[in-house]
Amino acid sequence: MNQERDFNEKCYELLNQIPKGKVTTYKEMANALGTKAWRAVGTAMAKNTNLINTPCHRVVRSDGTIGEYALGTNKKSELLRSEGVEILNNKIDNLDKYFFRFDA
DNA sequence: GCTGTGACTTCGA
DNA sequence: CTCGAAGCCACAG
Repeated sequence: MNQERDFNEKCYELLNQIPKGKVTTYKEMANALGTKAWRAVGTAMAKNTNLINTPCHRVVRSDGTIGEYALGTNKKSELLRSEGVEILNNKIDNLDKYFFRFDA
């Protein structure tokens, strides 16, 4: 049963690569993981085993919307805003500007 | 813009 | 242990 943890760990690693003031999308993460399960990524984060070690609030939807958050969408937007990301109506103002790509 | 379907994992019974 | 349902989504109709 290490595979399930492996999946989550990969997600955590990706999140760790994201600097402050930057955000990424679930699709990009899944792509980096080599899968199409954006849902699984979110689900794994939602069930959350490492919320403290995993800033899932830096992950947003492809549309630039914040999406949902275990602690609340408003909390997520608040956190992102606190990092320097401008949030408009629970949406990233300039996603392309704050979007972080997994170069490696 | 909303609804339905697709893909993958985790949780519950 | 196996089956079924849900989930922080994305894409197409």
